[in-house]
Amino acid sequence: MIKENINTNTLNPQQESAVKQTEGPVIIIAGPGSGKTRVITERIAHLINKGIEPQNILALTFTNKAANEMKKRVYEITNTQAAYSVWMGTFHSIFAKILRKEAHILGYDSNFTIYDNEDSIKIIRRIIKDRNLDKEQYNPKYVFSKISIMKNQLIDSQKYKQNAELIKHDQINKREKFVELYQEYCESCTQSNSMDFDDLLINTYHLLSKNKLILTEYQELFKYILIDEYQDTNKVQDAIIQQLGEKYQNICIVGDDSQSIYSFRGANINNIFNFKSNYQNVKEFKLEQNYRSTKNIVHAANTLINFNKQKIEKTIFSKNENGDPIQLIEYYNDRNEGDKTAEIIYRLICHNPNTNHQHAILYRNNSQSKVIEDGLRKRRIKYKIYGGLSFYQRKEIKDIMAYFKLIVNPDDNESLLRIINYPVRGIGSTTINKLRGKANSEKKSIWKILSYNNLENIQINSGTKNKLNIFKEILNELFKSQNSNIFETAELLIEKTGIVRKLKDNPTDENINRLENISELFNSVKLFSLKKTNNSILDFINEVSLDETNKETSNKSEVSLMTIHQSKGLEFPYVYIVGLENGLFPSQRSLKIPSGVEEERRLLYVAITRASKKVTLSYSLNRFQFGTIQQSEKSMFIDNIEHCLNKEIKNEFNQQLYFKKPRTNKINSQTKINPIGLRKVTNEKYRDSRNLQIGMKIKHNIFGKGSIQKINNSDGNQKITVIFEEHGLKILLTKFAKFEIIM
DNA sequence: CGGTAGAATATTTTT
DNA sequence: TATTCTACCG
Repeated sequence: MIKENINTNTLNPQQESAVKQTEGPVIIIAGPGSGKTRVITERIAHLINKGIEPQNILALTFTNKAANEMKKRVYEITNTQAAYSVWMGTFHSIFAKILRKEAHILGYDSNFTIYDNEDSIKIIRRIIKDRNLDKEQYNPKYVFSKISIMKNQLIDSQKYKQNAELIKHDQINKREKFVELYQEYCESCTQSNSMDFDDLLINTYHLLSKNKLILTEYQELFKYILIDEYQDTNKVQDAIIQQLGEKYQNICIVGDDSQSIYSFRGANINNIFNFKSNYQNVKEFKLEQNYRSTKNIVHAANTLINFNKQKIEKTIFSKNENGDPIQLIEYYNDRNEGDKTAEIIYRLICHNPNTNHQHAILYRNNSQSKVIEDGLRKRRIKYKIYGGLSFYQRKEIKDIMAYFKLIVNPDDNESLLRIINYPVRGIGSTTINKLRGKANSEKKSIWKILSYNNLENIQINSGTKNKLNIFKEILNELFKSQNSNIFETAELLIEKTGIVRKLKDNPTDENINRLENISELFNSVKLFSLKKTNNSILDFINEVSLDETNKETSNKSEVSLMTIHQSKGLEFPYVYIVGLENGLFPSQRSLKIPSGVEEERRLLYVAITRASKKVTLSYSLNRFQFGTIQQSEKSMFIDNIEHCLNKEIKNEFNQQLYFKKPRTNKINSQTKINPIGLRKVTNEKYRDSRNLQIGMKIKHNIFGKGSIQKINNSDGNQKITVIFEEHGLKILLTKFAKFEIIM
């Protein structure tokens, strides 16, 4: 991966005036490869050099990674440590910081938990299940994304109820309960003293709109505001910027409407279109020179994007050489496509060893990577896949993080439910539902029910109460240690819960992998604990919840594989865009949404403009998808740029590839089945009521006839050792085994 | 309560 | 195909 690289040391006239125009509202339309990052960092540096206090500057970015890189660059330009005092980060991380400080005003405790999407969907799934609603009409993922979109448009459940159009729409679609789910979900979050990602935005909005004093305080603090990637902001984000910038109007937005590709998560391209009419005396700057790509690439990109009706007029141009034309290749099927793409790269790498990193293969869907990987692996080409599950989204990591979250905020029901029976301690769904019911009816958190009520008014048998008490004791010990060093707390956690021990006891490949991940987590906890300041558990959770900085950039030379969304902001000499087929790119779903195709076209625009030297496009006539082979036709976008292309057809039927079974790179991921008699023992007391005696003859439903040799009641779970006539010696748990006494 | 088999389902993704 | 969820049985 090569970072944006500007050829000249001086700014061009447009760039320079964009940097120098520090006062008043400014819009910078920055085409691909136009030196956008440079302009932003120079601008911040310029403000600091002019004497503006760094802490009076707010700079919002799309990712934390971008923020960190920019901080470093500003530091390098200004050469003063003060550069790090600039408020630079994502909307979410900056606002979380503010909300922790002001939480009490909104009725939260400052130790509130931040829920990620997985948490949110789990909560919604539970609500839907409690209400016994039809899964067809109420798909948890769908409900969540709709709630998210509503929140981002500042439509809360009350406003939703009053909106006749929305209600009518739900009735037509038989989703009239949606608004209730919406409300219950929000209540559930507040009840848990938790915010989801959207809440971080809307709560900031409410904080500022309901409190004049606070609004003024932050308006005074953030005298200069700068926002990157404005085309991908949503309505709340736009509204907050208006609130904060109202007084001084020193708002500088940077973006490119042609690169708006996140509408599916609420981004509103109109924010950038309407900026000029929302403010007075807006100074507009267009960065139209592309320093990155060849003339041919820029021309193709321009040709393509001109098919979109909705856009800000601009002429992107390049002064670089013409370069190669855009290559288009037709393949017989997706396996051929993957294989031959790898072949093309292989040939180039043979000529120029260690240039893997100059190549990137971009696709629409993650699932497309598999066939490409096969082709690369076959030729032993080193590659790296971006995306997939991030470290902190792994189950075992989230489980441990749930303990941490609970230590800081015991009211966090979601985290409690996640680990109340992890590791398995015999607390099942019946008990959990009883606790949840009680918590709901008393409007208290589950932890409060567990700790204050002492389980007196709940119908739970004494065995289960014991188990709950064990759980309570573990947590209470962890609470006591919460002010000590986070690493010590982590060690205590492992010791008390036995998480690691249980994994070690059952060392399947999967569990070994989990143990490795846990030890990696412990490494970062250890490192974190060595920090001098801000090294509390809450700080750690904060960093993990909002920071995906764990995407290691290796210095090995590897071919990059990623979705186009992930390629945003990156640059590579050679870019291969695969799977240009209708229904895949543009996606099936986009065809049904108005303006959906325009967004897909912008997506291809982003993909093409990642390349500096050469773009290779390809499509397949047949594609293996969802377990079947489907015929496909070339993408409509290919027609858009017809005359920019150099076409090639490689669609011969390659039998060898066609019939080859796809390789899976998973090693024995199935969990091993425990042989009968070695089942894990729960600590609930159980004894067969039939008064078993040594020497009794029994008949088992599977093993047949046998006689009892030994009876063991020692750990509460009655076990019997039996010699069967046909099957030999077995140890059975009488709780589970099906048998009758015959003598 | 816990594990397993078999059914259901299937963009893009950062926070 | 691959993953995730549910229902069932010991």
